[in-house]
Amino acid sequence: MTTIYDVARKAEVSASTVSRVLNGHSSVDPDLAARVRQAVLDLDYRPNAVARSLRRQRTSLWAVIISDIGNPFFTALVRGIEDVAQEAGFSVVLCNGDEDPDKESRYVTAALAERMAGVIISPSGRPALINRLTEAGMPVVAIDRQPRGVAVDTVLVDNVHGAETATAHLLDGGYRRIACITGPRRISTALQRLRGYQQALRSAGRTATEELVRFADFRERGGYRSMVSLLDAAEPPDAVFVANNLMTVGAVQCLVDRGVAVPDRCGVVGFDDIPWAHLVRPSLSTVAQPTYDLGRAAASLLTERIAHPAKAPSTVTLRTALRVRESSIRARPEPGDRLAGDRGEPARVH
Amino acid sequence: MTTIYDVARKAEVSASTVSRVLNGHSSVDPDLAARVRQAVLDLDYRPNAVARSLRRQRTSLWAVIISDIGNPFFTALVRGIEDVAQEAGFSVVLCNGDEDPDKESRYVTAALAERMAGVIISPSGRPALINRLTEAGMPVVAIDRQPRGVAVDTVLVDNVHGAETATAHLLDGGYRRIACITGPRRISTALQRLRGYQQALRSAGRTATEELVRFADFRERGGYRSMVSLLDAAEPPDAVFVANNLMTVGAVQCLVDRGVAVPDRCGVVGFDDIPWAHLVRPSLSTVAQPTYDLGRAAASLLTERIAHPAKAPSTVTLRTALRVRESSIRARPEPGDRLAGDRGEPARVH
DNA sequence: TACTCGTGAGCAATCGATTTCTCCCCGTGA
DNA sequence: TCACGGGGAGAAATCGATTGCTCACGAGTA
Repeated sequence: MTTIYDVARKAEVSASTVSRVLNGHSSVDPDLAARVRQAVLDLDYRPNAVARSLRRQRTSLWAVIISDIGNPFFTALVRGIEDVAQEAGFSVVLCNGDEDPDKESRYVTAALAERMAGVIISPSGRPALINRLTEAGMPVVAIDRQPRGVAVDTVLVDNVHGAETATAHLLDGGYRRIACITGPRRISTALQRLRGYQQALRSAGRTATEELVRFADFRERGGYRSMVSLLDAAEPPDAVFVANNLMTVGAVQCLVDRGVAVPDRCGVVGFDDIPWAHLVRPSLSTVAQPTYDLGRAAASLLTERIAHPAKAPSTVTLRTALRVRESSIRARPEPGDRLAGDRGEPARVH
Repeated sequence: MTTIYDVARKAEVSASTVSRVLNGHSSVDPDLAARVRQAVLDLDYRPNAVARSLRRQRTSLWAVIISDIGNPFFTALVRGIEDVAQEAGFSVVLCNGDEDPDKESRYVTAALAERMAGVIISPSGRPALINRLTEAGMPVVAIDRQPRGVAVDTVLVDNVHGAETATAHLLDGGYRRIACITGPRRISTALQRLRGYQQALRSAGRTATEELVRFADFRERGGYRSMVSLLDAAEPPDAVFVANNLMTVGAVQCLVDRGVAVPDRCGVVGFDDIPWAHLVRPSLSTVAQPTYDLGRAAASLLTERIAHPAKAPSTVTLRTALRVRESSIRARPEPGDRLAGDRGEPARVH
């Protein structure tokens, strides 16, 4: 590996001069600069980022610790993050926390040990992790999930409102016994989406009963099992609001396996779009999130935080959009099910 | 940030001793060692990985540069890689090349500059990139795609055989005018899958005509456009073999939009499974790849390469499996289309 | 002419951990 | 008793880039 000293020798200058030419922090005689640049080309010299980081006490890498690399929602975020990072001169490395606090913790440790420039994380629960980062002075942005008890820049969507809209849409469609499959209690999005569901029921003058709520793991399998348990209950639901994309896939698979017709015998609305939602039959109604913009927003907050470490943390909340497709629109609503006051007007497909 | 000197001061020993206690390369008096360990705990000391890397001239990070983070195939690989890496004491950072040679090149540069321990890459074309890595002495494993003109450890699937099987299956099902949508010419998998398709046609005594072949971009949009172009041709195909998962989604979407019934008017087999293939209607027949094992194999090769840099490079090839679902099985084969000798026996679903 | 100031270049310190070198001490064998 | 060997600890060199400090030189000013 060629070092800055090799370049200095070849250009017949000192290493300091080479450094100054490459970083442009100070003016250098044009002749010397030209010689240095030529030597850099001749030797194909590339500065050792490790040595540079040690001396500068900072790196140009961001760690993005996402909860589940198998979930398209998180991979979509990354695009937005990358685009902003690149403009700001940072490289993004992705770490797969895998909804596993231990794995997540290992990557936090690595980000600290490698003295990365900043961390964007969708925390899978433990506030202690975020604290470890902030206490070490690491610039941090939380994305998708609100860390409890820690003041830190955060990018979220309006989960309560999104869930409320989805549930209200099912109510509008004439569904009467609407269940909710949500995520682990320790994760803010799971609770907020549950809350939105409950609020919609209450606004419609209905009680939100616990029998119709399931807490699962935000994975396909959890959605499947919860749906099994709902169908096996004494009074099965006639619709279900599922609080994330992978669980929606699991729930729908269960309905298919059990021969329960969607949307006629059971309506479905999911949270988070899935790719190819349009190819699935029946196509899935979902609460779509502005994933790319979420990523961009988080990256912008991080650049701000790095530039101004003492600034007060802020929270950015973006809006969701209900995408009505086939899974929540009954071809022939069952009239006996209707209550007075229900209009049952068809939701617009957009 | 606490350093090794803080620990040394607190434990009243030299920094060398602290280092020896933490790394265990040399024996240390048990009393001193205990004092050091206590000081490490008290101060919550974590070694600076940057300084360590500089001194040791190696890091414990692997860069995994994948072609498209939006493609579930690549994210599935990562799981396998991570599991092996962790056992071997490495952390994996993921870089999204995004099928963009410039982006890919930037990440290669970063991996070199950061002196990472090794690189696993699915190269999107330019052999020069791989050369830059190997010439710098960086341990490299290519995954999924065969780099041209470079001797490097490689993990592949039997693309030719997989494509041949898929095409033969369509022929068996009575399809007669089978098209192929493949990827960019610069990518080995695109060419190999095309070759498999052509071989199957020839084995069946048919000629592989160029009119029925399209080269696209391995993305959904490319699949859609190619399908449009095939349907608009003078003699449209009655089946199509699509050489990757995202393009299959695009092609099927096009067929849906055009009202072409799958599988009756057009059979479809894709390469690469997609998640939720079972939920898509009609469900998609695919050539499935052992993604997790591909990842594990690549990671194993990389650990070997790091341990023995001079070893001759090897290539591991894993087998694909045809998963027959609905999109390639005609309910009522059109009898007029049949040729003598066709048995048309139903393929087994597994 | 003498002094000041600014520019530009090199020397050397620095970042924090690892590792080689050196030295001391103690035990053992001649 | 003395020489030798080995274990263990600290001092110092090292990794490669950056940067504060110093110095030389030339231009400008009194």
